[in-house]
Amino acid sequence: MGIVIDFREDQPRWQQVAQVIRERITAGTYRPASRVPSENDLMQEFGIARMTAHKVMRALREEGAIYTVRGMGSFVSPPDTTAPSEA
Amino acid sequence: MGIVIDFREDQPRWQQVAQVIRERITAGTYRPASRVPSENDLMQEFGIARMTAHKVMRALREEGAIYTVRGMGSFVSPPDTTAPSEA
DNA sequence: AGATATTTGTTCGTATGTATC
DNA sequence: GGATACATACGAACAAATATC
Repeated sequence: MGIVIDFREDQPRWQQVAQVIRERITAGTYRPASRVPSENDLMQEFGIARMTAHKVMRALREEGAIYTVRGMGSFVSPPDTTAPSEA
Repeated sequence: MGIVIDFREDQPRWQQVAQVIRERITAGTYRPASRVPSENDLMQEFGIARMTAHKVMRALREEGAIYTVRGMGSFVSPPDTTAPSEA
């Protein structure tokens, strides 16, 4: 149960976990509109406290990677439609 | 968002913030049994760290100005009923 | 309708480490 | 060495929204 991450000491845990989630979104492991792990999930998988997990999600939310609905969970944000990528 | 206090250097920040809160209680800005700003509020309003905000509240609590309930917040203490003010 | 479980939001309590004065 | 101040991190408790039974 849970990766046993040996956290580096030169960077906060919440940043390291956020980076892992970020990469999973980029890699497509977590797809748009699908749910990402709950704070409880992160606690178990990474062996961190809930407030630390909360901080991870807040960071990802503030950078627009996910959106959150209380009582439901967090979800991968849809692709950016404001950018002129598809003409 | 937040007063921009230019903290004096001759006195600890936590004491200066405590004094501000103290004065607001005296002035009636914060009334008995009503909630005073959370530690998070103080962080934002005064631009201080949470541990510093915590120190502020602890000082006010120890002098009886407020009481605290974990998970709820801190509240202005009721008027002192032990003193023989109203006969 | 009611109870329960899950999930996020928010609050305080505490400890540790680092840096500065 | 002690006091101040910051960030990090864990724990605990209360609250609200959602979903399910």
